[in-house]
Amino acid sequence: MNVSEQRYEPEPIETKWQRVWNEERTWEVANPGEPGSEGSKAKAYVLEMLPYPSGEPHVGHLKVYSVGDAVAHFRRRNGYEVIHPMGYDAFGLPAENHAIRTGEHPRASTERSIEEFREQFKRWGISIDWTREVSTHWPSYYRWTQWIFLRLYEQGLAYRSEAAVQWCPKDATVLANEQVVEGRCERCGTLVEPRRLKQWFFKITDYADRLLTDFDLLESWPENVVTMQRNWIGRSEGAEAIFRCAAVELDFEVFTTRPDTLFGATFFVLAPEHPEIERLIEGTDNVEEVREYVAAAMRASAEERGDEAREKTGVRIGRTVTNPVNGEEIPVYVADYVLMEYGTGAIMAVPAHDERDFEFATRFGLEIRPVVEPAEGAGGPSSDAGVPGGEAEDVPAPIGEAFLSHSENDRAINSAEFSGRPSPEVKREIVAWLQERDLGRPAVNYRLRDWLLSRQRYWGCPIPIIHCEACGIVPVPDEQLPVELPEVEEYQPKGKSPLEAANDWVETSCPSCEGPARRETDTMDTFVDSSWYFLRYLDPDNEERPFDREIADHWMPVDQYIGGVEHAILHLMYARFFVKALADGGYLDVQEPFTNLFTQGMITRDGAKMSKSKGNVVSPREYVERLGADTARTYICFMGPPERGGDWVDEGAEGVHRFLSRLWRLGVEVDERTEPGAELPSEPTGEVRELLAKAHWSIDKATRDFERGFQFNTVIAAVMELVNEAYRLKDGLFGSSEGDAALRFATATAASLIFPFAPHLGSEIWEMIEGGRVWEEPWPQADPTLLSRDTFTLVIQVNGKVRAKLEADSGLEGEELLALARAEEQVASHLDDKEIVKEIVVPGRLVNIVVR
RNA sequence: GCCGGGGUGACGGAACUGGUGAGACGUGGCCGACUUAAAAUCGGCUGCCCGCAAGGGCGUGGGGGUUCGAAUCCCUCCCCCGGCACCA
Repeated sequence: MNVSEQRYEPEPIETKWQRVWNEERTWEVANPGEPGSEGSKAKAYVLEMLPYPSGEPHVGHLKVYSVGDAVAHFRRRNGYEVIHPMGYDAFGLPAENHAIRTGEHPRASTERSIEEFREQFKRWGISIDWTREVSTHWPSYYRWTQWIFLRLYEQGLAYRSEAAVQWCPKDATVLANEQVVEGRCERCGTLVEPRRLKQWFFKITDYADRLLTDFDLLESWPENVVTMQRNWIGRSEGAEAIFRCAAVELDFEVFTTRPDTLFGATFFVLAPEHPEIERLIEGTDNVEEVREYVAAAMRASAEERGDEAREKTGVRIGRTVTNPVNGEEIPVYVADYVLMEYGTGAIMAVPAHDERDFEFATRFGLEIRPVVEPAEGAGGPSSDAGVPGGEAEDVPAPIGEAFLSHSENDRAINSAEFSGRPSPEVKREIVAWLQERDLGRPAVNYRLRDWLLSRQRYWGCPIPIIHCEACGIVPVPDEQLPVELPEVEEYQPKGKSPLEAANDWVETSCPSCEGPARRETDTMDTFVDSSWYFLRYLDPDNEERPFDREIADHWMPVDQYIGGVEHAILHLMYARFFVKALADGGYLDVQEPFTNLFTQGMITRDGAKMSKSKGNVVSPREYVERLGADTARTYICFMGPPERGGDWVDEGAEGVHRFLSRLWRLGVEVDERTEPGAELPSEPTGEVRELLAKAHWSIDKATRDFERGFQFNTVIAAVMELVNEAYRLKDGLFGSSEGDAALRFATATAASLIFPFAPHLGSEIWEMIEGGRVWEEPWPQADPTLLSRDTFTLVIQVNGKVRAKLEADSGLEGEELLALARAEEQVASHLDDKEIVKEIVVPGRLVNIVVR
């Protein structure tokens, strides 16, 4: 038969191997102690972020799981026992909003999607241990979410409190700070409103320092993710100082990172939300003006208030407070540039050394008193640009960049006994001075606030708490878990949780006093569900505990975590917090869940984010049906470095399909025209050696690029080169036993190397040529004798310009290479009657002769 | 404004710790073979400019520097993407 007419048809090949993996349970791994556990192997936990099941999987899913699967396969074949599970983040708003629109129960639509996702993942041939599958909406899962909530409650890490919270009027629920982006609901884009409500919080702020210092325990996290979390936690060191208002006998604490500027505090500002304003204004002359200002500030949206470009506003309260360092009475203002959420909601204003205070002081004609002298010349040429001479027109001298910025070399001025001393010392000394007099102390402040976890929504994990008139807050006893989500008719949120309507469920008795009581009707933020799922995978059927400690200690931490950057702060920080809290409770050994993190970039189409309205959505299902899963997966990995994202181009996908077809036809032809068992020569020569050298070069290149990280595009390119080389040489090699053996080796090697990306085709060709299962084979090793060449291309430069090239023996060095170089005609002609200044020889590479 | 990432052919992207004449691999384009024809397949060419050619000149965002030698190191400027942003 004419082999060139063999067509690569992925469908039957892919179906065949998927059946094998399914029937033989190839990717299942046993826990330690169970039969089948391979205790002798090192473990590797490879995990991709679990999907939110909605509709069907999109290209983003295809990408994460293709990338993760390549990692999993590579690790397995390098001797690791790899655990690679899958699950679903099933609770959440989209399903509930769908229910509001259609009346269909969120469980029904969600479970339909889950089936679709599962079927697609299997169709893609992802190597998942399906026995470990979980979904966060299963009572058998959320029972343990509730259990963990109760343990955190016992540890003092979950509490209920009234707080100013961010309320999304459209979704009719409160949001975590992390879910508010530029003053808008992250999900629907509606402007959020402030509200005071009683809500449940996790005390993540207790872990602020550990969340920062434990970055040291991580091996490889993208720098930008670490930076984003650092900024989010926002640790600042400084001091608290007490400013007393004698008239109303109130002490106001302020936080500052610049205690060295205390002598420059010329006024004092409170945030409009500050709880003591009413007490302060009582009996003063402009009560009404202050009240009006406060009311206006409350009405203003976060967006309006956050606008930095806006002019500073504020009003004076007819009171003064005492500056603790010099006893000076300074006026008090209310201004909305001071935020209640950060620090104490009150600041000492040092206009000479703070831009915002400077702006405010300029506007209101307040004193600007420099107390720090910039280091001379320290700031470089820019620092004195137009400042000290007083030539600046309407800016009150001597303020400028030099005063606002500050450096280690600054000195205090106008600061009583501290004057003349270097700023860093003054900082410490003033704080010590305050502390001795009980007027202040060193302090650390964080931008991070506690995690608000209550949601006034239906489709989530119920908070396992009972409110008793007599006993107050009573945790649901463990043996009554799970608190199952009741059925309701109406999902529409009305500012209260839809669960309120489930009377039979809400009304209960107190576990403590047995009196009448009501259940908590809020549900948990879905980020709670996903903060521990990677632990449940390890022991998914445990009915005693969320997971067995020994099992968790065996598999944890996750060696490679893969997902989108959009979770850089939220999910990744919450999961870190949960793991630390669980470790503190004695349930777990590790301090960090994810040792290595990889964040993949987004795939676009025609340069734009895919969306239904643009009509540029790539459907993985369609491509997999048309070109096969192997092509879709390999193309995704070939597009470019996966962290960068890329543009989906149909021709590109077809190019990869063409390559896989070439490999397939090579396999068929080699299988038909050669006999198994042909021996490779021990000292290959000629074209046999060329092909073998290329094969070993590909092994070496692919292995190094795999180990370097996620350079999958160049791994695949190396296999393409090998296949191209086989095509170039095959007609000369068929027929001789050495040639046959070389072709068989090259083809099997290509199959073996492409397997992590195209597992079906890789398996099929390997079986054809070598027999057996490629995934049971160790990752191939390059033969160093075939990597080294006995000659190399010597490049000869004169004055850095290449003048000649020649093949030279690899052993040659120094003088020998120079002699060769000088003998070249092209070189000699450039050396004529010139003086040789210098000769550089890089053995194995080049010779450069410098002449004058 | 601050913090990260990036700027290389028509396009996606290669290039080990500065060392081949940068551009692997793929896409696209051009040419050829096979074919009645097309598709598929196989082979060749493809950074830009001048030249019939041999050959020469220019090229990794712009400018400057270090070096025998720079896409790679340093300074400076410009542009793009992502994050944070009145955080005291």
